Amino acid sequence: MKIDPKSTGDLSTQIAQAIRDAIIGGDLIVDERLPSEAELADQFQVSRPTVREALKRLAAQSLIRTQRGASGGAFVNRLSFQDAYAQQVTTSTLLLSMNAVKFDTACEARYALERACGPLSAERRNPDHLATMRAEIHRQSQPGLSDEAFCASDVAFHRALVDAAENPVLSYQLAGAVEAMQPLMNMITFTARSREQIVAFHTRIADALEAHDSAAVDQSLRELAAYTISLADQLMRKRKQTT
Amino acid sequence: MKIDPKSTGDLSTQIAQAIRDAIIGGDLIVDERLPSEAELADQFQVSRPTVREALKRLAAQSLIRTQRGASGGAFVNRLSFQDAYAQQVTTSTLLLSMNAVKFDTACEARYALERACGPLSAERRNPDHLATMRAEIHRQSQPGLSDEAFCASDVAFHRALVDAAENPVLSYQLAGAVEAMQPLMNMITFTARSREQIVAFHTRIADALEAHDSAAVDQSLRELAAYTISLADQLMRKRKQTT
DNA sequence: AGACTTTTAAATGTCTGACAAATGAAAAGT
DNA sequence: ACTTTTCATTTGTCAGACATTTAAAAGTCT
Repeated sequence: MKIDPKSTGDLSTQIAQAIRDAIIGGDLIVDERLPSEAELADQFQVSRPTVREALKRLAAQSLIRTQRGASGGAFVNRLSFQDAYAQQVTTSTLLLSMNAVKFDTACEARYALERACGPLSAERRNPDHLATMRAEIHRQSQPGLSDEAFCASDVAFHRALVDAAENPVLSYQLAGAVEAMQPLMNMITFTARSREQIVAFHTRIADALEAHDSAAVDQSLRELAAYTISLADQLMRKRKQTT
Repeated sequence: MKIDPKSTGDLSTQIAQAIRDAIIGGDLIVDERLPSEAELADQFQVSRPTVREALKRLAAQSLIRTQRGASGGAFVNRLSFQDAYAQQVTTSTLLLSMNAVKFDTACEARYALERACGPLSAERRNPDHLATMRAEIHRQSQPGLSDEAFCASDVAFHRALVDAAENPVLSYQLAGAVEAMQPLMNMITFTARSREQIVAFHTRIADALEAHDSAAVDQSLRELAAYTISLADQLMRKRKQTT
């Protein structure tokens, strides 16, 4: 594990990269303890603060975890689906909020991805998934629900739909797409969206899943996507009239 | 921008989170300059190394960039699709390599996602996309190509297929799935995979895209997925016999 | 001998102070 | 007016120190 002397950038960047490469390359395995900060400083011929900056970079990516005390240190972290999921949601949210992505584009991407797991979900959904979806539908039907809670329930419903595909990789990939879209969705939720309409769509989807009817799931998702986009269009036109 | 005094964890973690929240919450906008390290240290009542560790955490997530010299400092970074893409590939690769994901699961996820953008790609593909795909097919047909180069070309082909959907959000989401799968794919590439077969599949896909034939694209991708999984099965059986 | 308490050593977390290097802007010189 | 020099600001890096946490070792009592 060595740093390239002619490499560019800060020392802490180079050291972080060297350790990252060692982890990805399998030279450091999960739960293995890294040398102590003092040893790393010796090894890389830098000071301890520099080593620490490198370690913090890795910690920010959940590649390592640190523990204080005797027999403590930095350990290679097993990246869990949950960690990866959280990172993806953060990244996707920032990406969408900072790059003025058109609503149509985001919406199209989201429903295209969601429809990708429709057939699998229709095949593999189990009673637990159905129960979760029914529960969320019931919650969405309650009149006293706040807009934020309705949105959260909406996300939970679609999450259950994705999870029903029983494919953790798919769930992970879609998590960011579905959850990062929530802020964008809010834009229209608080104005035009009809809760009855959404609940009706969700009920159709749940029914189709229960019946293992893949085509019906796909059709419902298509229509839900179309409905969502039409709402956004309406809003756009209304805004143009106002200004 | 303040840290919660009763919050848990390291100071650098808390400070990083406070700044992250400020960025996500819109209190710090893109390209805005953060206070200097000395000022942040004053503000949060910590030392400069602690502030620096927090900033390195954020830099690791591409949330900020730093510049030395007068009128330098840390600036809020516009998270580009490219940055997000790179992060996703890293995360996905680690996730798959550390969690013993079954090949079938990963493969299923990959092709389900890829098929999701098939109809869009069939509709919107332009001559550039087709040219890229034809070029990669041509490269894959050359006898002298190394296994690594064949794999890279394979990834480039599928990347072009995804990009043809002309939806950057979709491209970003799929990038991780396609590229992170490469190491897993290599597992079978170097043994059982028939290049002629793969090239034939790719040609069929490119032809279908050129003809705007969405159904044919989907069918080709289905068969390619089935072929890939069958190869993995073969390999598994062979391994069982050996041991 | 075994269970409990105390001590100790190792490691991370944090601080202070300092210097090096880069860089843009102001000041000086032509 | 233009070029060069100087300078202040800011990040990058270093050295050394102390605080805090933690597990293991040593000691002590029953």
